[in-house]
Amino acid sequence: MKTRMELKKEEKRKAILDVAEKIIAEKGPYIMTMDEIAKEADVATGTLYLYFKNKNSLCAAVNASLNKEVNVELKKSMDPYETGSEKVRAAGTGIIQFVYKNPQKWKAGTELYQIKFDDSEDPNVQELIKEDDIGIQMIADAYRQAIKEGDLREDIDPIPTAIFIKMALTNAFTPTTEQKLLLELNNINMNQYLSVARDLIIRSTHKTRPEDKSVEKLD
Amino acid sequence: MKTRMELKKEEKRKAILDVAEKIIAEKGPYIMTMDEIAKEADVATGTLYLYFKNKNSLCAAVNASLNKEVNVELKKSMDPYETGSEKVRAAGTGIIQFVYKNPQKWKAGTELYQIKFDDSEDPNVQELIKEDDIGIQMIADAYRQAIKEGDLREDIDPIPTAIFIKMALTNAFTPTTEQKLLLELNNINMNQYLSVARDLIIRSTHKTRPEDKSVEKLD
Amino acid sequence: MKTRMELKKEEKRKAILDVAEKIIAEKGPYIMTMDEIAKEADVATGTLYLYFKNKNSLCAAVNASLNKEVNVELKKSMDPYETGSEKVRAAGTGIIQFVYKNPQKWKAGTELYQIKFDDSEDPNVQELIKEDDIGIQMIADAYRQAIKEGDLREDIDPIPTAIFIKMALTNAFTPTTEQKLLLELNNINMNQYLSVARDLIIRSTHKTRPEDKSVEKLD
Amino acid sequence: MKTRMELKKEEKRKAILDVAEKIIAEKGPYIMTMDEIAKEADVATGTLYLYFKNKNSLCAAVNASLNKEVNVELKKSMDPYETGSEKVRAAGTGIIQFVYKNPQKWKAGTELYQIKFDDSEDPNVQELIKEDDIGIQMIADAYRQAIKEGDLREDIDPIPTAIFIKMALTNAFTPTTEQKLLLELNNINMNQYLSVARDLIIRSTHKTRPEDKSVEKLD
DNA sequence: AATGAATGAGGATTCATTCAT
DNA sequence: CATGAATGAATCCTCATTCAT
Repeated sequence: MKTRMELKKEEKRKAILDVAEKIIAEKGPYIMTMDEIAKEADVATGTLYLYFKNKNSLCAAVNASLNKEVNVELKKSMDPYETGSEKVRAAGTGIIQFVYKNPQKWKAGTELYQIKFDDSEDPNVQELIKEDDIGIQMIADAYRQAIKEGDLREDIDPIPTAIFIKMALTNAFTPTTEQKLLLELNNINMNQYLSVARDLIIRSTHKTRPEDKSVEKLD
Repeated sequence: MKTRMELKKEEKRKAILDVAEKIIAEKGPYIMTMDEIAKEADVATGTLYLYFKNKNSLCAAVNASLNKEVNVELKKSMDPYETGSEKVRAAGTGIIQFVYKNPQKWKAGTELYQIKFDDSEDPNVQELIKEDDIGIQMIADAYRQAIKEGDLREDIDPIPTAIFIKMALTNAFTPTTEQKLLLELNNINMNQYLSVARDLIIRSTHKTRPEDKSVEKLD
Repeated sequence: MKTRMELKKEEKRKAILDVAEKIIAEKGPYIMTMDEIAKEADVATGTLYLYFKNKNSLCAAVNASLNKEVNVELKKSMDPYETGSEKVRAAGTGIIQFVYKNPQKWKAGTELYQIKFDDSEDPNVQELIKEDDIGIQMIADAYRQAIKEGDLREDIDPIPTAIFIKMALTNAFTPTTEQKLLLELNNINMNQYLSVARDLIIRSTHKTRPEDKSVEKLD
Repeated sequence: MKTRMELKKEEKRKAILDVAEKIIAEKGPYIMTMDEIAKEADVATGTLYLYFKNKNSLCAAVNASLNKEVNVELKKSMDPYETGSEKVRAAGTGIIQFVYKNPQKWKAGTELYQIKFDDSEDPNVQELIKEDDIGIQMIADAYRQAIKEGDLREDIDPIPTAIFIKMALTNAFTPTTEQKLLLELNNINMNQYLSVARDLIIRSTHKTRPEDKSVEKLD
């Protein structure tokens, strides 16, 4: 059991991460400054360095935390189902729901794609990779099961498919400024675009055309 | 007709863009410095500002130029074909070929997603958007034709589909550090991943399962 | 007699000075750039350096030219009068009229007080001093005559008085931003201020109280 | 009560201002660089920006501080006197004394006239205006009292008169390079000039000719 | 553990001046 | 004479990180 002290530490760390996540979502990790985080988190600048060895590591921690939350949601969505096919669909739905419930978190997640996490000694980077892999494995497992159950094409390679699909979802749900301009230019609203994207992603792995009704309407 | 002077200016502008593109591909636009560009392009720092009003605009120009090159390749790939379905396939193949022939350019393109091009007065930003849209329209046109010819599902919305597909291709072909680590972790090599990605993208819009043979082998 | 060529040179020099004067009046000599002058004067940057050896010298030339114009006006105002006292008054009136007719020139003149003209080798600096002195001597002569004629206090030292009065006029007629704010803060309009200033300046040298009517109303 | 830390901060701020004031007096605010201030004040460049948001604001702070010091001296000079007329005279004497005791400060004050303090949000600019107004009000009050007591012409408008007189004093006591050259050219030494200037200023507002003895000899 | 003042290298941008054409 | 592209030193300001208290 953790001492009160340790709990407090944990809480402060969490508070810092929350603030950083918010700022990253707002303006991206490059523009975010350490002073800004400190001020909003109501701690001294130096304190940040008691919890994170540098800015890059802090960003890795934010990213890891986001991945963990997505994984929890993913698990919650998939667990109730039995068949692989259902689990696959539930995975997509789970992520979509996560995006809709936590747009800021999702935005932060994509903004963080800019950062190179190459310090493989850093525990936060390791944590990030670990969580990332957990999510991928959950999806890949569902694919494997679905293939075995004959509901998905046999030639699907579970891991790279999971990686690609997760990436596609991630990027579909937080379009870049450029993409937004293109959509505007062509008079397409965001929901229309997202609906198309979801559809395409689902189709890409399924054997038969999915019933559109099986995925709930976006807001 | 252009004077010798103007030609020379054009060349120098191109030289600067080439250097910038290379550096962006290597380390991303944020880490790239103006002094670095100047030194590698063998001009004075101030000279850069004769050709580009600021760093952001220079990046927009690099991006616009990349888009233009992709569009040229895209057109070259699609033009020989008659049917929409063939054109759609050719579009994918064209982009894939571009990526394989110009990995640096492709890398630069994805790194540039980090930058916010929000100065809509900037001619380079306008050019960027314009080229972006040209590419999207080419692909969307192919979709429209294929739908009319009955080779693609009728419920496909050409523009958002084109936007999504282009994004998916872009991101598939330049995986983030994180994605690379995940692939490594799971003993999957890059070509395997790319092949899967291409496959999924193609499937997402097609009515029937495409013959795998119809797409030439990667590298 | 000057050749056509020389005339043209003279004209171009004048054109450059006019542009510089305008810009100096608008934003001061420090903010004015050589490129700006060249562009507005419709010549190449390098051309400026055919006429003026550097920016400082160009500013000196503008200043000299302004002084010369003031001197012409001063002479025109004073010449018609016979007595020293009248000439003194006419000097003040002359300057005031110059200010009202050429606010831009006057503004430029005060902005130029910021610059240190310490290159005594520079012909334009020499010209500037010369013209400055001509003006001072005209006013000082009038003081001398007025004293001799018993209309001004005998203890007035003509040269320093002339210098001081000219400075006081100069500064009174182009208040600094700070002074303007103070006037605003105290609900005093500019004309009211200028009227007071003129009054004080006149009183400072006169034996008897001047009739206010003797100086024409400010617009 | 202020903590030790706050006191120290106050001192460092003062130290920076002192250095800046000295450099401004020596070469003017435009030529002064932030790095120069930092080096002479023995702090890092970045430290300057902990105390002042930018160079313009730092200059405003120097100016405000100078105004405050002048006001203190002004008050000390005027307070001992009872009548308005005496106070008016004391104001002039006070300023003159300030100039003689603090030539560097005075010089800095006039050099700062070059700068446009137009950021009215800046607290230092606000402070500057406030102090400026305090000084003007002190002098204007003395004028009002003197008029009421019948010692000054009734038609004197206190505020604009105070503004003009303060300006005239300021400029008289820090002649421009140009004025110095003119004085030299005419073999007039600085003290002679200043004495004349002071005399003229006093005369400009007084009903009767002032006894020359009433103002103490300069240095 | 916590603070927050201090650091200083580094980056974008400007602009007077030059010089090849 | 005229051009205007090119120069590059100089300047302001930022911000991740450190360290004395």
